[in-house]
Order: sequence, then structure tokens, then C-alpha cells
Amino acid sequence: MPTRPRPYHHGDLRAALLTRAEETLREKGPTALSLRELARDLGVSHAAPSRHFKDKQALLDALALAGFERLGEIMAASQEGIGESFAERLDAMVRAYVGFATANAALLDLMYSVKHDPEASEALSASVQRWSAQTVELIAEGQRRGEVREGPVERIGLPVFTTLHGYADLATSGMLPPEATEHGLDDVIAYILRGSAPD
Amino acid sequence: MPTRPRPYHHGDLRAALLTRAEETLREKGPTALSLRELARDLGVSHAAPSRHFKDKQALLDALALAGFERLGEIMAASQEGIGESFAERLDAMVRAYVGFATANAALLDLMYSVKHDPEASEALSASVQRWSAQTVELIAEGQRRGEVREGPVERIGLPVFTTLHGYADLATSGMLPPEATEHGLDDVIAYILRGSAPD
DNA sequence: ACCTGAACACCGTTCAAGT
DNA sequence: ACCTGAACACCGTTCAAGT
Repeated sequence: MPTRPRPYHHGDLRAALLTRAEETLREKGPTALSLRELARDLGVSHAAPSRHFKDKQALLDALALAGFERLGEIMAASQEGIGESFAERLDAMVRAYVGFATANAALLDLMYSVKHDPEASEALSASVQRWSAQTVELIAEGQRRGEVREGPVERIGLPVFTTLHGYADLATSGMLPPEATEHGLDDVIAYILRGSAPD
Repeated sequence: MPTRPRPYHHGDLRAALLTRAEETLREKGPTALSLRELARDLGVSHAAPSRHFKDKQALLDALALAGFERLGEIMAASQEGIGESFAERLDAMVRAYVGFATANAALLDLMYSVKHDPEASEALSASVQRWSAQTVELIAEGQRRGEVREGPVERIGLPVFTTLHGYADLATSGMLPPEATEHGLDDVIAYILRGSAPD
């Protein structure tokens, strides 16, 4: 059992930084996130992170990107092995999104506070693009089945996604009255169905 | 013209701190907000702010509270001297909220990121309470006129507010595609009307 | 009551230098 | 290539002391 005299750090500093960063984000909030503390936790010098992220902001951007990737996967997974009616698929997607939001409140906040200028991270906007296409696909499928009103998919999808996101944001910021968590999500889903149903 | 040899600072340090803080919040974002810089800008020592805000967080809380107060006023004002139909009143309120959001993006973010535990600022939750009552009143009035479906006002009002807030949040975080700003708000308003109309 | 100055324990970022 | 150590210019917070 050759105890390697610890390698450069313990494998992959870049990945380790991201993992640890997300933990402290979840546990102690975004303001408590410090590069120096991260480095201390991982047993490297405080200057080491700069080899992998030129900036603190660069680390936050990478965190946001990873978040969007995971959210995309979760939303895609919510559509697997499920009924084909629009109501069922919408229900699953809404619950997937809200579930992710409540389980990763601080991360979602970060994801939406990262600047979304076109100049910003190429990969990030590509990722956003990818999963926003999923809600568009949901709407298009609903239209094919005659369960969603006619019209440009983007223009119908926007209010739908807007409602979904608004509920998730309010829920995670603790602004919803306690009674709301009871029927709140059900009411929101029913309301989306009414808003997107054919006349 | 007696040049008073500058008073303690220049009038009311507490108010001056809040004003300046909101300016830098708007111009340079929340991470650039520093107590020491605020103090420098106002020509007082870096320890002076602590007489008026025990904490940096206390200043942020006060900022958020002021924001909710102003938002409440704006939404109330949007209902003055306007037609009585639900469609008109809803339209005015949505535009008031979204207008405030886009004009004060960073502040709105701050308002919703302040912890909303019941233990948090008494005044803050009272203020939130006050203006959330306004949307409830809008719904109740619409029901009286037979333009909004029957049911508990809170359960009908939640999806409505959720949509409104979601749009404002997406718009201010720059996540809406450029095409969306064209018809986006109109579409959202029409969708809210459909979602809350009687069957 | 309101503010100052110094002190303490932190930050992010940069850069020579080591292996 | 990857990391260290020291240095620089910042932070927030506290506390004796001044007026």
C-alpha cells in the first residue's frame, strides 16, 4: 500500500473546486463563498485556483453553466416513460423544474444572476438555448395533439415558462405564504393549462 | 451667507447612506457595494455607518424595505384614474410592476433575496403583506364584476402574481430573447386574462 | 449622540519563484 | 504544467477615545 505522498492536490483541482463551491453555496449562501476558503478546504495554496479560473466570476460562471446542464437533464428525464397528454407532460416538467429550484435554491439564483449578455460565456447561452428548446417542444407536441391553442410556439411558450419560473423563484425566496405550498403548485399547473388551452 | 463649517456630515447620514447605496447598486451591481466606499463617498470615516446600521446586512434590509414601499406606491398609483374593467386594471398593474422591475433590476433582486423568515424584519414582512393585498383586491373586484372566475381570491391571485413576477424576473436577468420584448408583455397579459377568466 | 483612528482578521489578484 | 509564498490593495467589524 504505497502511500503516495499526496499528488499535486488530490486529483482534479478544477472539479474539486466546483464541487466544494456548490456545497458552500448551498450551506452558507453566495456571500460566504470565498476562493481562499475553498483553497484552504482543499489543502492547496490560495493562489492555486487561479490556474483553473482566472477570476472568482469565472468560477461562478462555471457553476451556473453546470447548473443549467443539470436542469436540462432533469427536465428531459421528466418526459421519459410518461403519458403523452399535454397535461401529464406539463405536470411532470413543472414539478421537475420546481423540484430542482427548491433543492438548489442558491444555485438557481446564481444561474439567473449571471450576466446573460450575448458576449458572455458561449457555452452558457448554448446550454440555456438547449433546454429552453424543451419547453418549446412540449408546446409544439401539445399543439399537434390539439390540446394547446394554435399560434407561434415561442409566443405561447413564454407565458408558460414565465409562470413556471415565477413560482419557483417565489417559492425559493420564501415569499409564498405557508398556505400556498398546500395547493399552490396544483393551482399554478391548472392555471397554465387553462391559459394554453384552445378556445 | 454664513458658510457653516460643514455639520456632522451633511445632514442625515442614514438617509444619505441609503441613497448612495441605491445609486451604486444600480450603477455597479450588488457585489460592488461596500460600506467603506459608501463612507468615503459621503466624507465620513469608515466606522461611521455602524451608528446607523449595525451590519452591512442591516443596510441591505433597509434598502429592500424601501424598495417594497416604493413598489407598493407605484402599484397603487397604477390603479388611480383608470377604467374599471378587470382587463384594464390588470394591464395597468402588470405594466407598473414590470416597469419598476426593469428600472430597478438590481434592487428588485435584492428585495427578493433578503431572507423572508418570519423572524426577519417585522417592517419588511408588513410591507410585503400590504402590497400583496393589492393584487388580492384586484382579483376580488374582478370577481364582483363577473370578469374573474369564482374561488378563493388567494388561490386565484397566486398564479397571476407568479406569472407577473416571473416575467419581470426573466426580463431583468436578460434571459428573454430579443424578439420576446416585442410582444412578450402583451402575450403574458392576454394569457393571464385567459387563465383567470370564468369558464 | 455622533463620529474618528487604529486594530484585527479577513478578502481577491498578481507575480516571481520553485518542482 | 501546476503550484507556492509573499505582497498589494482592498474588505467588514469592533472599540477606545474624542467632541
